[in-house]
Formats: sequence, C-alpha cells, structure tokens
Amino acid sequence: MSGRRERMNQLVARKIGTEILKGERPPGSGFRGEIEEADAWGVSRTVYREAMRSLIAKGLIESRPRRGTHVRDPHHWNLLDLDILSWILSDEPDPAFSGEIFELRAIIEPAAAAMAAQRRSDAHLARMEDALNQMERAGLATDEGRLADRAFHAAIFDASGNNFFIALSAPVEAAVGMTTRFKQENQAEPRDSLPDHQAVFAAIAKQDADAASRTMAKLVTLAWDDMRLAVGPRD
Amino acid sequence: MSGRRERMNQLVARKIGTEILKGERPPGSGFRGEIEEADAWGVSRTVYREAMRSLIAKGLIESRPRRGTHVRDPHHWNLLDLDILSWILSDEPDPAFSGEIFELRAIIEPAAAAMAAQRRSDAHLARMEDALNQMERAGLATDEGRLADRAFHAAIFDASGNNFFIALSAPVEAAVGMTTRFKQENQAEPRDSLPDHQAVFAAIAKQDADAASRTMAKLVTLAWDDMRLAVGPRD
DNA sequence: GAAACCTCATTTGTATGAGTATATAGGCAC
DNA sequence: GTGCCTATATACTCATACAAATGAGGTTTC
Repeated sequence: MSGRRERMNQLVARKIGTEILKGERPPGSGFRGEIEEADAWGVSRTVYREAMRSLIAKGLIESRPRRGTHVRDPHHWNLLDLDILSWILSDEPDPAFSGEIFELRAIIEPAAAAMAAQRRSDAHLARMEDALNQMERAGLATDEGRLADRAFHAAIFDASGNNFFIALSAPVEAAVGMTTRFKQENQAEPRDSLPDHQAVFAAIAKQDADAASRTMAKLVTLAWDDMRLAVGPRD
Repeated sequence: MSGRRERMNQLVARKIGTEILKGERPPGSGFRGEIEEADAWGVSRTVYREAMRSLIAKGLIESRPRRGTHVRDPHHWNLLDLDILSWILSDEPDPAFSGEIFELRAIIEPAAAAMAAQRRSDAHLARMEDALNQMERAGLATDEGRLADRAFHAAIFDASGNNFFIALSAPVEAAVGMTTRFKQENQAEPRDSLPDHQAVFAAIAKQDADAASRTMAKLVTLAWDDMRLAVGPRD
C-alpha cells in the first residue's frame, strides 16, 4: 500500500495508540517510566518519546513530570484524526461505529451540498463533472471508480467554502470508505448509485440549495441502507 | 491562566504552528535542516524534533529523509484540533472565521439536540438541569455562568450518544467561546439567552426530537445574530 | 543512445548517556 | 491541623554519534 516503510516512532505510536483505542489501556491507566517502557518496546528513549509526543498531540495521552504518563479521558480524543480512524478500524469494522459515522454523514453532507449550491465556482462544478464521468467510466467496483466517488464528495465540501466542513471532509469520507469497502466485495450486485450522484450534481449546477440538500440526503440514506443490508440485518 | 509552565517543545510547536496558520510559512514551503533550525530556535535537536513530531501529528507538516520538511496543503490540517484553534485565534478573532464556526454550529447542534431528545438518560437530563440552574444563578456575565453554558451544550452532545458528535463538541464550543468572549465584554446589555436554553431543555426532557432541533436552531441563530451585531454590521 | 545500475551526498531517523526542571509525598516546625 | 521544607521520582532537555533512506548524477551495459 504505502510505499515508504514505516518508521520506528510511527510504529510505536500506532501500536500504543491502537492499544488505547481498543480499550486495552483504559482511560486513567498509566505507563511505566520512559526507560523501562522504551526498553520493553525495544527502542531508544528518543523513539519512544517521539511516539508519545504524537499521541499527546492527538489527545490520547498526557504526561507531566513526577506524575507520569496517563491515558486521557475519551472526551479529549481527537476522533476525527485520520490516523486514529485507521487505528480504530484496523481489524474488523465495528457496526456501531459505522452507524455513527453514517449518522454524522447524514447531517454534514446535505448541509455541505446546500452551501455548495450557493457558492460553487465553475471550477468546482468542473471537478464534480470530471469525477462523475470517471465514476461512470470505471464503475464503483474498481478502485479507480471509488476514488472518483471520493473526489466528487470532496469537491462538494470544497465548494461549500467553509473551512470546517472542508476539514471534516477527509476523515468522514475516509471512514465511510473504510467501513464500506468490504461491502462492495461481499454484495453480489451493488445498487447503482450513479443516478443519485447525478441528481446532486444537477441541483448544485442549478444553484438550487434546497434540492441539493434533499438529493444528497437521499443519497446518503440509500448508501446507509445498503450498508446495513450488507453487514447483515441486526435490528 | 494555565498554571503549569509551558515546556520548550510545546513552545516551539506553538510558535511554528502559529507561523504556519498565519500564512507566514505557506503550504509547500520547506524548513532548513534540523541542526540549523534547532540552532535558530535556541533549542536542542531533540526538542525541535519533538515539536515537529507534534505538528506532523496535527497534519500541518510532513518530513522525509533527504527531501526535508515541508508545510502540507491546508486540506490536511486538523482544523478542529483544540491547539490549532487556539493558535488561529491567538491574537484577534477573525470575523470570517467566526462566521464559519457558527455555520458549522448551526448544522451540528440542532442535530445533536434531536438525537439527545431520543436517547438521553436521566443522568444526562440532570446534568443539563444543573447547568441551567448554574447559568441562572451566576449569569452569563460571569466566567462561572459561561462555564455552565458550555456544560449545558456539552451534556447535550454527550446525550446524543454519537461519539463523533461528542468529539466535535469540545472544539466547536471552545471556538464559539473564544469568538464570543469579547462580545460579552463589549455589548452593554446582552440579550438574556436563558429562556432559549430552557426551551431546548424542555424539548429534550419531553423526548420531542423535532422540538429539540427547532429550539436549538433558534438558539444558535439568535446567538449568531448577537455576534454579528457586536462585531459590527458588515453586510 | 537508452536503460539499468551503482555511488555518493544530504537529510531525517535512531541510539545513548548525562544532566535539569518540576511536581508530588512525606516529614518537620509551628 | 497548617504551613513550610526537603527528598525523590519522573518527565524534560542537551550533546554527540551513528544508521537509514532517498534523490541526483555518473557509469556501465546492451
């Protein structure tokens, strides 16, 4: 996948971060001293400290002289960080988790689409159209097609003009992609979502904010339904 | 304010991070080598590297052997990180920025309130009530009252039961607090927002999701109006 | 002449050992 | 008990050395 080999400090950060997110290191629990801990991981204190520095920056832990290093309350975790998301979804996709991400998406994306309808430039529109064409050409069964799908949604977020929505774009779409990737593999004949996308595009092109919101809400809802169907009926 | 003295690595991270966010170090621009840069900041290479490790974790920069260290595209910046928010708002509150944060809030909070109405426990409700009483007793002119205000909104986010909304709570409320703090100081007779809060509370208590959404939307809109009025009419 | 390969220099990454700063706990005087 | 002091554990900072990665440019090979 990623061509460059992972560095030691990243590896340790990922390992410890994953332990925290999986609950193996509960909030409030402490770490041993740096020398001891670094030794246990088979790395130098330099590497161990840089790894911890990353986790501190993501809100997972905090450390103070004399008190030691402790896992912070989940309330402080930067859940929308891309690394943290990938650490959470490292093994199997949790159904509860994907439900929550879709719930967020169902709120964010229609609003972003409405804003995009009002503020989009021609350049934004062109990006969306390119993405749609790419989706049609490649199909959603291919990596290329899914990439185009993400590009379409990213273009909408960008067109919203709101930097916070833009910042939300990457983690939300990434999480959705991660939780639905296996869906495409399992589902025999996935529903064709291209018409839904085209309806959103048309609304944004017409600068019809209301229609953009409605069509996007429908798109997300349908995707959500597909997801639930693929993951197996539970409720 | 914060009792503990800031460590060197945090200080350097804050300084450089602020330079990036203020545009003094544009995306794509590179840093000098570690030895040279650390020397310029008057710290050891260890401290400089740990500072950079924090900025990497927040998505502001990236570094690779031989290529050096560069500012990443704003698209990758973790804008909802509490540190980054405080760095952005370090000197004067930008009106465009506060407009965007209110725009996000106007989307997120009504949805959170609706979800809270459906899922809140009695404990959540008690927290909201306590916060309301505290607001009434202390008044929004005091730090204590504003703290209670934040607690009220935080309780709603928690009651939503969605971890992503909970994760959004802290940065959104913090940013709102930062941009509106000076409003309370400047505005001679700020509007009493307590009734708006009580209406939201009543709707959540009744488990009326629709009313919760509507009352919260109203609350945010009114706060937004106040904000625009205080910051001076622009449009 | 083009392509694969190799060498080298530059930059970040890792290791180690020493010393400093800071906050907690416990003792001591009052 | 209350306030102050001291000891100590822990993270923080420093300096130096070496290792690994990578991009550039030259070299061989066909």
